[in-house]
Amino acid sequence: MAGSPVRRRGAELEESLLEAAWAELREVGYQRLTMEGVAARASTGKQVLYRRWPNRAALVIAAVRRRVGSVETSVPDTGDLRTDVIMLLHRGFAVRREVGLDTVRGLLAEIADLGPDRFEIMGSALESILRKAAERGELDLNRLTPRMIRLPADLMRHEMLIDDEVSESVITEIVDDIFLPLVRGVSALSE
Amino acid sequence: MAGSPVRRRGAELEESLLEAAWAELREVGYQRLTMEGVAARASTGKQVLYRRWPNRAALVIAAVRRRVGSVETSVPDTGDLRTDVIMLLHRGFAVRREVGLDTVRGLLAEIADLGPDRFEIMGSALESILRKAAERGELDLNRLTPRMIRLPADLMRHEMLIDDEVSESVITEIVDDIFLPLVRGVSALSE
Amino acid sequence: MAGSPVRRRGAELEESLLEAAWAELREVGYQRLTMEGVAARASTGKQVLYRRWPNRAALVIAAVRRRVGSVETSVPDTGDLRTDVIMLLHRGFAVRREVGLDTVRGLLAEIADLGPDRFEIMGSALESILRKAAERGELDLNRLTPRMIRLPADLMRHEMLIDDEVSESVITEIVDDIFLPLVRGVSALSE
Amino acid sequence: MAGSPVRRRGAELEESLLEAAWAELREVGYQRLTMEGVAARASTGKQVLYRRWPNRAALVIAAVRRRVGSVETSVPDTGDLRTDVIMLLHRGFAVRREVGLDTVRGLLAEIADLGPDRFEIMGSALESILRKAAERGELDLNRLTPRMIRLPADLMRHEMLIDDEVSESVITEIVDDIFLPLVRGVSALSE
DNA sequence: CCTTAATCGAGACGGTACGTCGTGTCTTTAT
DNA sequence: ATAAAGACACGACGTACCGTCTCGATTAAGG
Repeated sequence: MAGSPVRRRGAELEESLLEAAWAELREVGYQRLTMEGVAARASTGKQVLYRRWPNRAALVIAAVRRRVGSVETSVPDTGDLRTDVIMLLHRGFAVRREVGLDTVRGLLAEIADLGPDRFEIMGSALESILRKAAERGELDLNRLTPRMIRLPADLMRHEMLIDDEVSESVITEIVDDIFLPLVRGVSALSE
Repeated sequence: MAGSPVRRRGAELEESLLEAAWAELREVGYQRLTMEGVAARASTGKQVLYRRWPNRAALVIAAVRRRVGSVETSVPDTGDLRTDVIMLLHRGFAVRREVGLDTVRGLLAEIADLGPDRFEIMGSALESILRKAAERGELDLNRLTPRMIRLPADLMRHEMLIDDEVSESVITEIVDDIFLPLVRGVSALSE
Repeated sequence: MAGSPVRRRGAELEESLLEAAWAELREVGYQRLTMEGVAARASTGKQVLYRRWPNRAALVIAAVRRRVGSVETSVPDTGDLRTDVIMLLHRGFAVRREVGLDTVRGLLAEIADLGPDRFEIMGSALESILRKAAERGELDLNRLTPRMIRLPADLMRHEMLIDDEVSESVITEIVDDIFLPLVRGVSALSE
Repeated sequence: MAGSPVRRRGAELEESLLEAAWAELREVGYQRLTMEGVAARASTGKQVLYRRWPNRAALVIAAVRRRVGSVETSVPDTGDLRTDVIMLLHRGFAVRREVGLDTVRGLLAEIADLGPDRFEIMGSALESILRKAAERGELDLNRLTPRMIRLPADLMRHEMLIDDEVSESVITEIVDDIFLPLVRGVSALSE
């Protein structure tokens, strides 16, 4: 009888693989996710995985990207600097929370170079947020160094690597106690 | 000749084990350090390791602690806030560099909770530095929130987790472009 | 307080050790009996065992001997050849049963040479049984070769190595269908 | 050249494994044969062994069977009872000698139930030898009990378990002093 | 429409490391 | 001096995954 309920191929198969990888990630966590486990869950062979991704980390990154890739697109633009930054940090944490701390740390440990781009998403988003604020006259962009600009991103990233949970108040502290006072202080100095 | 026919025990043996672990760490890195490798290098059995440390991470932490434990003791106290903070960050990086980025990341990934204390060394050192600066009248400690106080520590830690190398200029940026302007801005506001 | 309920020594201690060994034998069988297990049960150190017996087999033999040593002494002498032989075989099996098949096989496997004496107990007992029968005129001992004399012993030993249980009927078969017909046949030939 | 870069599989690999096991048996004996040793000699992993045989004993049995399986086939049929039985016992010992005493004892100790069949090879061979002798009129099979029929097998097996060497004379004693006198005595009784 | 090449599902393979158990020796502490 | 306790060097256990490789079955595409 039947036996094979249709053999999957190409994109359809790839979907299943990434879905299986994601499910494993959820169930056993990154540390105990294995290629064999993913293959078994997707009821296929390991070769099918290795044909697409050279190792565990690459597979997991692909699985993560598929799952959260669509979230991060837009840059907040509410017309208010504070609100924009807070929203951005919120979104950053939403992604990190979805992915899970152990996965982030595992990938960080395993692939040495997660790609500068990967880390600079929040950084460049901040840049455009600040540029718009400068256009609105909220601050003087020329007085801010790159490090000042990406300060909220760096602090947020730090929090997300150290703690599993990043509370509401942490975000407002970063913005209200650190970032805005600094930016305003620097702007105020010239006046 | 003696030397090897003598069966080592207790503290003497433990020294050898940690030394072997440290040597492995240097040679093959954290990811490829194995209990078997360490045992072999110390020319003993795995049981001797497992009797003392339940897993790779615990062993490595012990090896690291033995190696860098003595470095971190004193808190800089030069009479100048800026110098003190810069020295502190330098020392922090000296430790991280000695340990190696892959080890730090590996431990971070493997033990979830590296202990709040472990992370708070720089934080509490900063606190005493700032207290002394306040006593000298360089700033008003009451206007600084805990997050402001540990800001250099957080940023430094962030850098040390992201990049293998933390250049001189990164440290001065953190201090001169971020921390001091913020602290002075906050103090200035009241005057 | 107390702590140590009197430290045992010499013969008293040895008793405890052999008792512990025997208990282990009963509980886990020969294959899974370990020096550590025996030492732990006797709540002493392994050295105490090794000081007395060089290995597991020697210890077990001692434990077995202590337990069954007293059984095997007397040679049956009822005045009837058939009854004597049957009683002898019964006693032989009583010992084997007490010791257990796995222990016998284990010792056989482990010490290669269990000592010819060990095997010859039944053989020499048979010899004296037959001598007495010859004196009574039941048979002519001169017509029997050594192998004929120890035939019941060999067959019984064979059974006891092959099967855990040796039934009543097996013993009577050996005696009534094999041994006695042979002996009488040989004796009858001359008449 | 070539040779090793080819990855062996299935039957071909199994051959190598059993050959390696047999070689180990020859070199170090049963007691010191290890799964690791066999795997190393066959230059493969332990898993490959465990995939086929659950333990040492099963592996060794397979190795032994492969080596001696072809020997034992034919039942002697020379037309003379005495010659047939002697030949059978010789063949039995040839197998035991090939296998080695420590292996036989080791297996006996380790697997409790070596299979009744395994022991009954000689027994059933004897049966057919005697049947043919009866057909020739050399004896009356109806007067022989099963135990009488397998008597030479039992005695031979006994010898082979007790002594490493079974001399020529032992075999002739079994046949000429025990078995034939018994059989002829029993047959003669009726005449 | 049927061959042909690619890929799938499955799992064996050679290999490394795991964490545990037991051996027989050695050392320490306390009778 | 020896008991009790347990550490030590060593070897093997049986398991888990790694990344590669083979195998037959099944598609999809091209002649």
